[in-house]
Amino acid sequence: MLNRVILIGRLTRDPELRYTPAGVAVTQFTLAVDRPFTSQGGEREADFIPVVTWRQLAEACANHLKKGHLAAVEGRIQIRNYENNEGRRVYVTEIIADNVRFLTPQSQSGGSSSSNDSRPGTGNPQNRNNGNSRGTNTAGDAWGISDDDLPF
Amino acid sequence: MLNRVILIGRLTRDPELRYTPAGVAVTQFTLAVDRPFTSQGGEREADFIPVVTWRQLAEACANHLKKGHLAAVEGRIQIRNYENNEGRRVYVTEIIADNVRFLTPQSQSGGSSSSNDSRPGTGNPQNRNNGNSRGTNTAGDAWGISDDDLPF
Amino acid sequence: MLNRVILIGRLTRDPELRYTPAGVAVTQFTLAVDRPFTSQGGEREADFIPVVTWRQLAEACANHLKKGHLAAVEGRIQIRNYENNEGRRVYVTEIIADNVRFLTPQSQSGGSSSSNDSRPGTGNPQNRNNGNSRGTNTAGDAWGISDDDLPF
Amino acid sequence: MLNRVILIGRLTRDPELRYTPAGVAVTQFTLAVDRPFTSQGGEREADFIPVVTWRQLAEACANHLKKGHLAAVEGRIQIRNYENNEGRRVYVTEIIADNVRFLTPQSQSGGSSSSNDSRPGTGNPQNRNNGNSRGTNTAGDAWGISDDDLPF
DNA sequence: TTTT
DNA sequence: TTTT
Repeated sequence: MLNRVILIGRLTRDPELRYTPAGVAVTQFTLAVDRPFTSQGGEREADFIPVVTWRQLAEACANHLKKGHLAAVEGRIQIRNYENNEGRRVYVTEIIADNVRFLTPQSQSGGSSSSNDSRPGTGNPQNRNNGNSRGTNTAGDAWGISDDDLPF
Repeated sequence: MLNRVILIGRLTRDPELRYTPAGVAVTQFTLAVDRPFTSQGGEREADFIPVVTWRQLAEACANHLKKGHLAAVEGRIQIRNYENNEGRRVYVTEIIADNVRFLTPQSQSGGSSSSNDSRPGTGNPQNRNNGNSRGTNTAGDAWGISDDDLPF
Repeated sequence: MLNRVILIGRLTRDPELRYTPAGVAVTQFTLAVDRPFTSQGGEREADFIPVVTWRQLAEACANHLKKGHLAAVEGRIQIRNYENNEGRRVYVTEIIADNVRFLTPQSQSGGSSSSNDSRPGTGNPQNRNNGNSRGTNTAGDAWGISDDDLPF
Repeated sequence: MLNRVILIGRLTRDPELRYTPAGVAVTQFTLAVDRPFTSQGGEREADFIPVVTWRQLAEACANHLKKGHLAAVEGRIQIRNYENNEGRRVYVTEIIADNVRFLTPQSQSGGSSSSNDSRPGTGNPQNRNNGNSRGTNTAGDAWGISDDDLPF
């Protein structure tokens, strides 16, 4: 009924922009978020949290974020499942972001972006990439993401 | 650097209270959180999000929450990993709660609980269960949770 | 750059639905939110936080919420100012909600509502109330709210 | 029952560190938080939100934050009231922060701070300033803040 | 009264 | 598998 997440952390790699078969932009990146308290046993001290963004926000993230950048992400937790190439059901917990703030100062950019997309089918043509220009080999299904996973 | 989650949903089962080998109370439950928008393709319409609570909060949750109850949970996302019985590294994404509100009216209870524990070792004796009275067979390692996972 | 509030509390009175001169629905209510810790000096133990909702969400709140009901509110803090009848500038801090969950079980209702409005001018005709049917005397300016305060 | 705020914005001035009569550190600053959408009527485009921090967190903020710095603040909304010098009851809405992240890179500093204080009276001697060394003229009552307002 |  |  209510599902809200806010994270601040650093990108572990450059974000990856892909397109679903229907030509919708998706980007994925991972945020390293330091834990509040240092573990006594020398355990890991950050969580590596996968983030997914769609449409304009996906394109803004792909354009402005780089490995090591600091970002604030607002969204919701989603658990997606798909069948991997060994026929095994895999569960993936991700943050579906609807707002990303770019906290590392940039040379040529405005600094932040937020998603206010209508629901799919409502139009919003500047989000609808033709996709064909990219070929199906770059389609989002490499991560098991498909058009069925479109949120909002 | 910042990691905050707020959820409202319903318990899919009664919570399970266990004790680590050192006798610290942990309870786990899963919240079914309805997605904001209904999927077009007939996909799942809720996320089932695992929640972990520790110490007094664990005991309060075990005492007051039941399957089907509505609860609000505040905490942070944590990704824990352990080796399963097939020698495979398993990653588990959970919410480590520090505040739980009981939203289903109760007969005999106050209604909510929040954690203000000191860090481990600071004392706080009313949290330290002897544990021996329960035996190691009920210890939290059934979920792969150990004393190393103690937060705060 | 980021401004997010989540509250759970009880309505201190029935919500008040009004319409701006342009016929846009607004409702206001106040949430009593218990403080986490009880004050030693016998001070107040709840905060009374004003909430504003617009359009469909305003109408859903007016229809489903009553004095004493429990509700979860998600939104942002906004500080509005207007000149009062003594010519004095008054500052009002309110939560502009975009998501309200009705946590008191209802007889005839779905239970919750969330706002996904487009920005003003984008269309969304079912939100645009004619307003003329209500007359200007019920217009929102009784609280100093005007069409200039329309968010989203 | 639940009251959570997360803000990212810039300090409008250097933070002000004071001490209550009992010698507890308090600092206040104001965050300018840009609104998500630009107003059509040329209205204000940021909210100026007052933030209060206590004890170690107050001292960390005073040491590390400056006018113009970017900061993330986590806390709760509180409405305080006091009688001003004209005998009028004044209501002040503030964020009582329990976690502040310093997002402007610093020369000599760690970068962020979070409060895990015990409740008043529990001890925590490094927070208890003698106060007498400062004199009552710098005490927090300049803002109408007193020891009665101590949170946590 | 305000920040970039 | 990971960021500063």
